[in-house]
Amino acid sequence: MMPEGHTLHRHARRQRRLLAGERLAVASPQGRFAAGAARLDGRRLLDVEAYGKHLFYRWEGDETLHVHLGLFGKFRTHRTDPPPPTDATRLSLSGPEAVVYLSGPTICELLDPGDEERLRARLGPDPLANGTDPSAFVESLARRRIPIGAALLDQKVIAGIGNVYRAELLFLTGIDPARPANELSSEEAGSLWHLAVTELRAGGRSGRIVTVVPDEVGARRRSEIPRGERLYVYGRAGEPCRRCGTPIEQRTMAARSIWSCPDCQPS
DNA sequence: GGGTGATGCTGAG
DNA sequence: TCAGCCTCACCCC
Repeated sequence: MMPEGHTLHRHARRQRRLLAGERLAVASPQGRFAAGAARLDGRRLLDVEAYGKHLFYRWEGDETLHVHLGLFGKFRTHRTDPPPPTDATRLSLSGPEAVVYLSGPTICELLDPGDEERLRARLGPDPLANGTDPSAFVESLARRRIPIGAALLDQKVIAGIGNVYRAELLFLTGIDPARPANELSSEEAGSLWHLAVTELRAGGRSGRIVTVVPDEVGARRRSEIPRGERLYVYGRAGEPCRRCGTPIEQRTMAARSIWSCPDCQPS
């Protein structure tokens, strides 16, 4: 349950591996995507791509299915013995190797020509996309006076960052969330981008968000860090900073809570 | 069993 | 800025 960009890229890889190339039975047990499912039923799925928090399914016959999980959306993948879908299953994709159920998405729709282009125009660079360089992100920050904590949630500035990563990336770079985006140095902006690439990749590999450096909690690997010790600041209001012991602060920024260490992220 | 909040986003005001 | 939407896991009784 962590739909930031790394999760979507992970889903895309997994579903591409399990379903692409196959003719799939497509249904909408819940009924809210019935017409779209009927249109796709029996077609061959060609590819699954992720960009930011969006998924695009390419089908033979030039159809594109667009899925956005929003806050609540969830995929369940069954390699064997799939349970029956529930009345919350918006979409089911059934192939010879696996069955994928989707529940609770904000978006599950077929795209018309031009829709995808318009959608992509609203998205900034994705740190998980191949060959993306930091310049678009750095220049975008330089044009904005909004706090960096707000800018990181703006999908037009950087696509795929969510509320956990925005707080953690700012801690890791030692940047106060309230600082105006255009007042960051280009070094700071660059290191935010590079950390986003590194951290989202790591999250995509493991399937969970672990930003804490293992040494600092007496572990040898990130995968050994117990639940509850994997993040520096997210959700830790009032608890001591893992680096300096100062109580973590919570405030609201871009209508969401953000946490930071006033000592490690000085204004 | 009910209440709540959550890793998101949009559109109305 | 804020309500609304989608679903589920978790907490407390």
